[in-house]
Amino acid sequence: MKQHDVRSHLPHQLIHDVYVLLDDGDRRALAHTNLTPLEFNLLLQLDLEQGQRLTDVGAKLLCVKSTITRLVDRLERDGLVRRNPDPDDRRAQRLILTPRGAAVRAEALAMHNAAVERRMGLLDAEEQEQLTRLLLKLRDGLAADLAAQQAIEAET
Amino acid sequence: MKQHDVRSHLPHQLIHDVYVLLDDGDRRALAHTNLTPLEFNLLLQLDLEQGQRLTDVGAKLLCVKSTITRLVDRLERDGLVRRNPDPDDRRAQRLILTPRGAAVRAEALAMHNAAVERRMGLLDAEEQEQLTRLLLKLRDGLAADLAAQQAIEAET
DNA sequence: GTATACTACTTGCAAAGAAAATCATTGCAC
DNA sequence: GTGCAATGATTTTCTTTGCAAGTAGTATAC
Repeated sequence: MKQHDVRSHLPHQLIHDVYVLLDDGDRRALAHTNLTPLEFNLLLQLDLEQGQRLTDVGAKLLCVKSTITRLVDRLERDGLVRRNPDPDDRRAQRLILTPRGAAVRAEALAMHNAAVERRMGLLDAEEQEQLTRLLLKLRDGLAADLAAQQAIEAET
Repeated sequence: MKQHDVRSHLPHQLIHDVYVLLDDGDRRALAHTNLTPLEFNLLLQLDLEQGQRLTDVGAKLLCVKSTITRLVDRLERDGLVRRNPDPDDRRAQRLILTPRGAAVRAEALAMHNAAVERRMGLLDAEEQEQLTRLLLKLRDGLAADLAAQQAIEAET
């Protein structure tokens, strides 16, 4: 850091660095199951019985619909999920796990949990709590900021 | 969250969410200058006089060399940077800013700084300090964990 | 000084994701 | 009911990125 060193940049930069490290670790933890973090997160949303619509999943995973379509294409090709027609809306598809998908999900979840525990264990319980509190505040504030920015853009 | 709810998951998840929000904000802040966050970060590394080699920049930006090659292709096409031959090593290229690149960088930096200040200002000075301390500890621990994982992989 | 290993960068290829256009269906106004 | 806007999903196209292979130059071993 040099002439562009503003105090707030340090936490900003650190969040980036920590995110990169965590994401890399997630990939490693999931490598055995051939899932990317995004695929894993999608599986976590699902359920063996009544499924969710693609749009809902997209909203939770913060990505656009076309991304979800492709993602589900892959997972369906690999036999982990299935698209079921929605009985109430013929446009919609309900996503459910196959038994194979549930097994893969369970295995991935176990490895992921172990990895998360190990790495977040670098902070003791109190520190984790502090961190959680600070990040919650930041996240909610940022979400509000984003909404405000979008409102400004919508005007113009 | 349901059956996969492990306590450490909350800060882990929050870091992800905050990262996404910050990254989105960075893109917005830089949108006027037509730079992506990665391009902006590359410009920040550079200097009007003696340049750095692509490999060095890649190490700082945590991406592979081919990514840097193409990134620089774009920036050079747009006239923001120039590849200068390295006098000491004919394989290497030294990257320098053009005057135009320096101007764009200054403008982007101003907007970025303002956006970072505004958004990190959601936390007061003490909170920012706490957050910094926790993230530093986490980052260093994660980096060590990563190195350990890589050592294990190298063995097999 | 020649062979070998290493380094700096580039290129070809494939995967991931986003944006915009499209299609089918639904729901609302009247 | 008919027309029209909104919604759910997909397809097409484009950009960005990583990986692996390739080229050119450097350094080391002998």
